[in-house]
Amino acid sequence: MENEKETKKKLLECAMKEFSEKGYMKASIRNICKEAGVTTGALYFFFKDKEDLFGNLVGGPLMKLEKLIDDHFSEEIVATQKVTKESSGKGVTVADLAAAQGFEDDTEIAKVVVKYLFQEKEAFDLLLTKSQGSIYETVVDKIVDKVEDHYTMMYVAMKGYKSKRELTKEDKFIIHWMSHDQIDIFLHLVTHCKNVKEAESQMSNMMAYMIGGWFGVINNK
Amino acid sequence: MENEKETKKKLLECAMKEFSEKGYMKASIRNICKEAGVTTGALYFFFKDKEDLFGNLVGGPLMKLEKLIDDHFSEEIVATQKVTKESSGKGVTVADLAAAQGFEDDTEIAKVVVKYLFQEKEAFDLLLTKSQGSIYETVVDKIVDKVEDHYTMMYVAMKGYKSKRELTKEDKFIIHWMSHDQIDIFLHLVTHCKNVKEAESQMSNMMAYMIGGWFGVINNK
Amino acid sequence: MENEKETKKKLLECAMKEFSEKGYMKASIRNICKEAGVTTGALYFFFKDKEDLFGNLVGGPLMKLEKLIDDHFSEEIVATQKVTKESSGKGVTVADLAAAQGFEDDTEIAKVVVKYLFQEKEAFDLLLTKSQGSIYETVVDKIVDKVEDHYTMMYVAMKGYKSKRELTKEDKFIIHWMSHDQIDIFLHLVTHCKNVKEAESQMSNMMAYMIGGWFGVINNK
Amino acid sequence: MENEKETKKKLLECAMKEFSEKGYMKASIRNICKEAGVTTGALYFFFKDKEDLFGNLVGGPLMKLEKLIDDHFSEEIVATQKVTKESSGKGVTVADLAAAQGFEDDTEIAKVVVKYLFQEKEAFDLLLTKSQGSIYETVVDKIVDKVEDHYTMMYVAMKGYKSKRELTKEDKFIIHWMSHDQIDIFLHLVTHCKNVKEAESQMSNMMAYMIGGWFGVINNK
DNA sequence: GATGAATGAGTGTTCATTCAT
DNA sequence: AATGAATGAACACTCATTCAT
Repeated sequence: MENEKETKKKLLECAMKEFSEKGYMKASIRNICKEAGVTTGALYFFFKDKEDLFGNLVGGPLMKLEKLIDDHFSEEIVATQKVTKESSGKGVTVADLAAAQGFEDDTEIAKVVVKYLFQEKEAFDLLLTKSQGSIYETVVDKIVDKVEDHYTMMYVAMKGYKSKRELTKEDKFIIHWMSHDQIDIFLHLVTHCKNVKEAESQMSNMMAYMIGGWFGVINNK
Repeated sequence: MENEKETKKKLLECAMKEFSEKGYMKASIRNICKEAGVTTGALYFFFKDKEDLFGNLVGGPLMKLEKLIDDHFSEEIVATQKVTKESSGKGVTVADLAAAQGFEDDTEIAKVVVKYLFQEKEAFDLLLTKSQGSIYETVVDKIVDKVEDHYTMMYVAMKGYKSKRELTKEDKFIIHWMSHDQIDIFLHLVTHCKNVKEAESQMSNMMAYMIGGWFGVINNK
Repeated sequence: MENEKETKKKLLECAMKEFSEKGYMKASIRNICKEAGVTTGALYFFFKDKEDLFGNLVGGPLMKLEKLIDDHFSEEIVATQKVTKESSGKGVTVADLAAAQGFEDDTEIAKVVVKYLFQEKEAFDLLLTKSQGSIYETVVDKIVDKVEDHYTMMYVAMKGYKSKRELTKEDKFIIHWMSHDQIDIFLHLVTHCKNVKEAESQMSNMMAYMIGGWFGVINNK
Repeated sequence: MENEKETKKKLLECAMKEFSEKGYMKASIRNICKEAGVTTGALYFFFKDKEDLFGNLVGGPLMKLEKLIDDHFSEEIVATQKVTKESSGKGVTVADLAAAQGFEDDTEIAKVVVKYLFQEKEAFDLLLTKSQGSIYETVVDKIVDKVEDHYTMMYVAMKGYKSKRELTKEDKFIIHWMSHDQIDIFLHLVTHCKNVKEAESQMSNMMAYMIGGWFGVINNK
């Protein structure tokens, strides 16, 4: 119980290697077992099937990440709503929000997220870039969806809309893009930086880019 | 040449359908042939192998796209360099560039690119989202690389650097990201819009986002 | 087209042997191919899957048999009904039926059935005794069901019932048994006789047994 | 001995369920153990192998049944032989036998057999309809063989033969069939009736059928 | 008594590709 | 230009069974 079983551990290591090199679909169960020095039967003692094996590598980290995001954004929603209420009547100006809290919090929490991504760097590499063919292949879209609700509220507030019903088709499209891009920033950091230190040193620019982008959109036309 | 061989045409149509539905790896040669109503042997008369078949669908459009990008950016490079020289000494301000030419051109040419992407929408859908497992799986990265040189010069100019040698690691990193993101904008438009008209109506915001992002980065710290 | 493809023929022969020796479930596709001197891929060119291979051996004969039975019993139904009408009022006596047509026809047609069973002896051996695990495993029950309707009418007539509604639970049970047993007679002949000649020489007793059984039941109590 | 080991009992229950649902071959040892909440190793402590497990379910009942049949028919043999001797010279008439003892005893003892079959209904269901692939798959034939000797003597007596040597090939064939059918009657009752009461209410017709069949055969030609 | 781990041989099936005709 | 046939290697997965602890 204390030290995870030798064989299972070996299997997981070799699976990580195989999935990383070849991606989910091209990865071969037989290869993983050969590398681990056991028969395929042994693998199937520990894991239900290929999907389960992959899930053992990425499932845990993913769940924790989702919790992190959920927590992050429920806090922020509260913050944004606070601003909205205080300055109601005149409409929230960009300056209000930025000065107040919005992106400052974002940057702070982004650091937490990136830190966690790097704690499980290998797993997230797998999950985000090698999961095609597995049940996780749409995981990025799902995370984007999670974020989108939050960003919709933020956008409504910044535009000075009174309700979500004022959103045009164009508004919705750009919100989706910006949500998507926010996630891509994380993905980019975790796949292009060696370690969390390096990632943190790039984050300032990344956030500046994103915030600049938001300003550009909000003030457009 | 005029009426492309019936069989080859049918085969290409069915291959397009199969690759689109299942992606390169999961697509089955046998299925394509069955759908086209010929034997696998027939397919191998026209195409060397699976890779070649895929290449016949996406290769042409890709080459033309690359040419488009090459032309676009070589022109722009000239333009940017012009600005740089004229205002040398004081450093180029963002206003200079924007007012002058940089992003105005960008927006103009982006429209051309997007228009072309939609002319061959199916092919680019395939190429950009269904090519995993084929030799084209890194095509996005390659296009990014193409764009990166151009953006590096632009960045150097905007930062007021005298040469590329002044670029820090952080500079290079954010340039890579912004290049990447520019391509992602195209990719996003082609995969999320039904037709070129819809794409064009979203482009204003997209470019505003990107330009805003650049401003944010250039003025950071 | 004229002479069935060598390989397919060989494959069918070897499949027949393997299925006969081991039954459907224990039969090994690989064994069949090895015996036939081809790779498993070759088999899957000719047959969709194991079930299809088995179906190619027993499906045709089965369909013809079902047709034979359908024809047989629709004729007989007419005959029985004729008798019923002629002697209506007094109730049909056993003698009437036997003297008239009922079992004489049965015996005659039984010969036709048995003759056909022997024409495809191997296939029916497979179908009736080696199909467990395949979709044909309940084939005997289905044939029994087919026969049962016919025998129900015959039974009603012989008992002098005015309608099927007079049948008791006990009646229904014994009708099912006698239907079942009729089929078992065929099955027994085809599995215990070397050839049709031998089977025919046993049929007289078999039919005598069955007819005697019917008399026993009808006159019971 | 009193309270059979909990685990073994559980294992036997689950095995009964699994074998009943899937038949011997498709039944999975792993499934049985999973259902019983133990590991496969535990099963192999109590049972040598799959065959042994199956044997533990059906072996006991089978032995008792065989004893029952042996006893039944050795008694009867004596009775039949008595009749033969008494009426020697004229040949035994069917009426003699029936009136005397033969089938009356049969019916009486058949009730005993059926009663026992129902006492161990589950086991006999398994044995008679789900044993394909196990060493018990030919158990019906073996029981038939047991019965056949007895019926041979009975047949000899009824035909008025002086010895078994007078039996023709046809005689032997129909004797085998009638022995087989007798067993099938039991099998049918145990697989088609819910309980012994229902079975007993059907037995009258079943025996009438069989006896009628015998008469038909004996008087044939 | 029972576990957890592992074996080794096997399953049916699919694949891209080849090639004589 | 295309067919029909065949290859050979690979696939994920399941099986009954064993055994040290």
